[in-house]
Formats: sequence, C-alpha cells, structure tokens
Amino acid sequence: MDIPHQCQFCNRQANSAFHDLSTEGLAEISQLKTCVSFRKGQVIMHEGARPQGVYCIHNGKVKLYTLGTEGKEQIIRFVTSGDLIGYRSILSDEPISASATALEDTHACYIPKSSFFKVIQDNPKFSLNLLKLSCHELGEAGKMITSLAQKNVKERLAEILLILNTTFGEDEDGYIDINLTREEIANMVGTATESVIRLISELRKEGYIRSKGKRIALEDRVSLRQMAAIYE
Amino acid sequence: MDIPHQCQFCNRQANSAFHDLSTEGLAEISQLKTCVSFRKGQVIMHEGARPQGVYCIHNGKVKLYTLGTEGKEQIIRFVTSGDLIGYRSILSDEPISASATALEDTHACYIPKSSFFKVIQDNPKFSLNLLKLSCHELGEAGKMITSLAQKNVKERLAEILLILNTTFGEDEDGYIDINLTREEIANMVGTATESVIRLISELRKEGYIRSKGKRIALEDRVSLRQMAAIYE
DNA sequence: GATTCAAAATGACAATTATCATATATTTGA
DNA sequence: TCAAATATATGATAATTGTCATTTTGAATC
Repeated sequence: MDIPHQCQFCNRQANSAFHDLSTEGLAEISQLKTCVSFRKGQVIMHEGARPQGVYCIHNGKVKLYTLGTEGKEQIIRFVTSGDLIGYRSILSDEPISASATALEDTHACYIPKSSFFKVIQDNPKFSLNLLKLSCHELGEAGKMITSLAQKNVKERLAEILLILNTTFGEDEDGYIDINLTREEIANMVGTATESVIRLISELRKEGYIRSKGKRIALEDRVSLRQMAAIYE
Repeated sequence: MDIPHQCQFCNRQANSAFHDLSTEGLAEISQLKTCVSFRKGQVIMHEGARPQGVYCIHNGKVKLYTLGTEGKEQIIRFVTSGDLIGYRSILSDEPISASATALEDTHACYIPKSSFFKVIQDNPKFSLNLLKLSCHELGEAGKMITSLAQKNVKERLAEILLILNTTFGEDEDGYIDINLTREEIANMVGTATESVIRLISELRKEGYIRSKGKRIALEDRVSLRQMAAIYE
C-alpha cells in the first residue's frame, strides 16, 4: 500500500479533519509529513508519553485504550482511515491519555508537532474542524459514560455490536469487518471475557446474531437497537 | 450578586477560556452578552435542544447530566465560575448532549451563537483555548469511562469524593463545599442510591471520612486515593 | 417550636456479574 | 498439514450490587 506523497491527491482527505483545507494548506502538510507503517499488534502510542506529532491514518484499524487497575485494557474507541491519533494530547498539552495499538497492518502519515501547530495557525478552518471534531467526540464520550453507568452488560454488548457494525461495515458474508477477540469486545463493554462469551451465545440462540469463530454478523438490528435502548 | 457589565473588569475571566483575549476582544463580548440568573433547581439547558448561545458561569454551581433509561440521571460533570455551558453542542452542530441544572442560585452571561462564532473567528487565541479545553475534557471523559468500566462501586465513590473535594473545596468546618443528595452522588458514581448510602456509612466507620447530614468531609485523603486506585 | 416532607439509614432478599476450573474449538506458525 | 498455542465455550460457585420495605433522621416552612 502506497500513500500518495502529496496530501492534495490523498483520497482519505475527504473524510478527515483536513477536508476543507486550501490547496496551499495541503501542499504545506505534504512537505512536512512523513509516511510510517505499523504491523498488526504494534503499539503506536503509549499512555503517559509525550507525543511529538500526530498520525493521520491512511488505512488500517487502530484501537485506543487506557490501562485500568491491574493492567486491564479499557477500549475507548477505534480509529480508522482519515482519523487522527495524538491530537488531543498535543493540544491540551497533557500526556497521552490512551494508548494506541494497530489491530491490523496500518499505514499512516506522521505530522510533527510544530508543523501541526503551524497548519492550525495558518488555517482557521482547520482549527475549527478540529474543534468540531473534539466536541463531537466529547458528546460520544458522554454517551459511553451513561451507557456504562446505567445499562446492564447485555444492553451494552448489543450497543457495542451495533457500533462496530456501523464503524467497520460488513464483509461479503455479512460479518462485521473487524477482527476482535472476545476479550477485546469485553474490554469495550467493560465486563469479563466470560460474560461476553456467554452473552454472545445467548444472542445467537435468540436469533439476534450469528457467529462463526471470532466473526459476528447481526441478524436482527431492530431488536438489537431496542435491547440496547437506543432510540435515536 | 452583580455581574460587571464589561468583561474587561470581570474577575472570572482569569480562569475562563477568555483568559488571554485582547482588551478589544473582551469589549466585543461585553457588547454582545446579556446577564441571566437561575434559581436553585432551575434547568438551564435541556438535553436534545438546540442552544442558541453559550452561558459563561459567573458564580454558582451547575450539574451536567444525561438521562439514561427510565429517566435516571447520569451526572457527567460539574460546571462552576468561569466555565462555559453549551459550547460543545454549538461547535459540533449537534443537539445538546447533556442537560444542565443549577445546584444553587447561579448568575451567568449569555453569549448568542452568532456572537460566539464571531469571537472565535476574530480571535485565533480564543479558538485555540477552546480547542485545548475540549481536548482536556476529552481526556477527563476517558478517565471516567475507564473508572466506570473497571472499578467497583466503593473505588468509584472514593474517587468521586476526591474529585468533589478538589472541584468545590471545603467550608470552614472542612466539609466539601457542595450540597448534593446521596441520590446525586449515586448518579455520578453510576450506582443505586442505597449503595452509596451504605458505602458512605462504611467509609465513615472505617475512619476515612466524617459526615453530618448531607455534608461530607474527607479525613484520610491518602488512603482514599489508594482505595480509588489513583496513582497520579 | 411543631409539623410536614424529603432524605438517609438499614435489613432482607434477589438479580447480576465475576471468578475459577475445565473442556472444546479455532488459529497460527513451523 | 499438524502440533502448539490461543481463544472460545460452559458449568459451578462466589462476590457484588440492586431492589423493595421500613425506620430514623434531618431540613424546611409556617
């Protein structure tokens, strides 16, 4: 997988925070960025570190997670094409709050801190886009907080499965197009791995989903939405 | 309580997002803002609504909360002097994600949407401050997610008590200077009211806190921090 | 200061979820 | 392709937390 050397010609631009940057702005980033690759399982950023730049994901899938007591992962969200990693930490001038690990081979562009700030200063529109982005994510985080606090494990699992389905889409057989272990799903839902396994079996027996090995496909989205108490 | 008519002379400015705005910028806001008051218990913003402006709190205390299944409140965070309400929704162009209710009589300045955007456009520094603010809050939200997902109720209660103590300070008798019911504390911790009551009694018997009616004072912060598994 | 209402406290019990043990299945890599 | 490693599945049991009922306390209002 090759990344275009010039951001102007990058097809990921359309759904990134860079989407309405001027041609000059994009050319500026092109000159400052470098291309990097990560193998599946490789750690991209470490919780607590001070990042020296941001990554713009070109392709691949990344999980963001914090480490709780006894080193248990809590997956906060996923990052994929066009998304940024590390901008929160750089902008708030705080250590990285969540580690990032590649879930599959991932290609990204690295933009050094100073260049990133330069683009922000020179392009008020980009700055506003980032602001919109972080505000949107704040809203999402609030929803996650309410779910964790008020829903039971089965409701949260149903919710997460729906989120995974919309975030990653489906493969040709209808399975959610992301390769996660039951443990990782548990680390999103905030529960024990065994509980997730049990409840996935339950959902399968009840006909809401089907599964084959690690792969899961949603069969009855309407009921899952009801179960998850999502009324949007 | 009177609010200065001119933001230039407002002593809340120092610890607000407006802190390094130019005198002209502040004068601009002064002209555009209006002063408003809310009585204890009054709803300032309703979840789902489309706000037409932001509030800058002058004095008073406000809770932000989402309504979960069966109308149960989940308190996301508190807002006090110098803090903004509604900016997230306006910037991400989404409905309000959390309702806001005054916990005591509160005075605030109301800045209409259009004026707010004008100030953002005219003052890149202010825009950057907002960006920093929202990124900081994103980090805090991530911590809250990990706590809810991985800590048990007692650990979360200890954590919340410590947060309340630093956010609101102490009165002359050492009690945390905020008037919350046990139900509201439960709505932060994400548990049943009875559980909070029981655990507060437990913490009292164990000598970590003392309490008199609704009021709570921390006696052994070091142990509470250990209990909450906060190692910062 | 008495009355009234709301909140806190406590007990008994039920439901949910976690933990540990072990069996089975699926990947992964040589 | 087979063996080894890892992940999934399931049962038994324990721990945690929630729910409902009732009593006690505290706060607010007249």
